[in-house]
Amino acid sequence: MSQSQPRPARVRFAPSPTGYLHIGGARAALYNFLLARQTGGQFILRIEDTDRKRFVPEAEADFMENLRWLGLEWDEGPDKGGPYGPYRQTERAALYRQYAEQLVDRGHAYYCFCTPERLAKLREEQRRKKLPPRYDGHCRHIPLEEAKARVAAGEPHVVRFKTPREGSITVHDLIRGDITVANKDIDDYILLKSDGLPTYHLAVVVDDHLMRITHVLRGAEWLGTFPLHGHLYRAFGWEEPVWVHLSTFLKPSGKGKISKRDADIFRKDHKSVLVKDLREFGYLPEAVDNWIALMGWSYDDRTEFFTLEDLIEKFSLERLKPSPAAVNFKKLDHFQGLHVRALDPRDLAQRLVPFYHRAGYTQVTAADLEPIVPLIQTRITTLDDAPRLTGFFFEDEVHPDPAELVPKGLTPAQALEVARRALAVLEALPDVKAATTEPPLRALVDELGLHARQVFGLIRVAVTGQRVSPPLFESMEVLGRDKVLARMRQAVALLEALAAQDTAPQGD
RNA sequence: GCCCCCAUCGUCUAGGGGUUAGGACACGGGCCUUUCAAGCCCGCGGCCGGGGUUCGAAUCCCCGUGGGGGCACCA
Repeated sequence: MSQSQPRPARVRFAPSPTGYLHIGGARAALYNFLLARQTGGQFILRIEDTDRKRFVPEAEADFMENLRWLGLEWDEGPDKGGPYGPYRQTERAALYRQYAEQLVDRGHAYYCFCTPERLAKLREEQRRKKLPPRYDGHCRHIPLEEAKARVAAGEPHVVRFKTPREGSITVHDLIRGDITVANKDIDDYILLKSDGLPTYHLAVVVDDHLMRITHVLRGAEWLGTFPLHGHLYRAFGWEEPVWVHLSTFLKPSGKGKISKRDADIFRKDHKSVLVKDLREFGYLPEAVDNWIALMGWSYDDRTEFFTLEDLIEKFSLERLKPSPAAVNFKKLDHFQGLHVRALDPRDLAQRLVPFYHRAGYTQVTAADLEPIVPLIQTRITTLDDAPRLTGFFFEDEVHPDPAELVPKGLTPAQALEVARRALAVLEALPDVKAATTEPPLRALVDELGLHARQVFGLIRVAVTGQRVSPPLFESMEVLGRDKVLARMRQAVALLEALAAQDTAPQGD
């Protein structure tokens, strides 16, 4: 055990159900999860669904499904409950109103009756005057009794934070240090919307406090309102968690953030920033975890391969980096390769099954794939490469391009002769085990005075229908004698036709 | 327009007052080789700019510049 005994961390991933889990969210979830597991604490899933306009019904299920796929199981959440529930903010609505009123009563917040129209006009004016858009405090000084009466009378209203007009506030981010902002630059943010639901600012502070969150690891997009959150904690008199703002992800060029447009372009290229896509494209969760873990965090100056277990052991907040990181899909492919090769072949065979089914090989089982896996484990990147590379094993027949049966430097007639000789060698053998077929076929190469690549290349195309395939002798062994011989005979026939056509008198 | 954050090879990063500035991906070359991979070896390539502090700055400070985020009854 390590000599320092960190206190158990209670951390959370708190997505808004307005879209699908993307790598930015997944990374935040991963780091939170790692901290919880490393310290023996709890990892909480909380759904921040207070924006009813942008609500996407299937989003919550997507988060849960893909978080689990990544191996990031939570201890408390909407589906499994816990001592600090409920874990969906819309189910906690009454709570926020109560805390908002508490702030009003203590003079830290006020009711505001301004209409959206008035606010729009105000902002327009400020934009014209090149002033920062900010609430003008119109309702800030309405006597509390009067305001309460209007609220009681049912007048539409919101609750705003009464940001101090003077002075400044200093908040602390673990990896950035102190951040000081003048209060005049902080707006009177809305805490409670007219629909009675809280904004992020109120909800996050109330929930993190009530749920005893010890560390907040969230995206850097919250840096701007971080000072407001500091004010809220102080107004409530609550102890703040440790704050860490995670660096943002940039597009692969490093120039600019990833737009919706960029995301669509990635998908055309079999890449994506959505976890569900990566899963569908045949990436391993191990590879995705490894990849995102290293965008904004490092262990040392050389170690890059990590399993989730490794990460739980080695993760540390101190080694988080504050600077933005460009996503690099080539690096994802690299990690994918490392993890594919690290997999137990039988495990890989099982994971491959759904990809064969999807490719149309619906009868394929893990047992069928076990002899094939060793032939392709170093040759595939994403899992859906496998059926493309090895579909010929499961086809009744293959359809080689006759031209590809002719090795470089040979005429069709010469190729035909090679095919006949190779077929004769194979027919004379008792089986097509690699150890059986390789020596006599190599002998044939010598006898014919050709290069191995010429003869084996011809057989490869004949037997697999492809110019690129797994190693020839092992492939023939898996294919079996009947299919090997049938396909060789087919190749001979194809070459006979080609040779005949080749030697036929040419029209002028 | 205002506020905040960030800055080492193309990209992810290590390091950090005196180093041949280290690793990885990508890229180029070689080895291996029945194709394609994998593996191994070699190479290319970097401290954003300007001031200051200092015997000495890539490292500390300031100012620029560049990039990012925010300035909603969205999160």
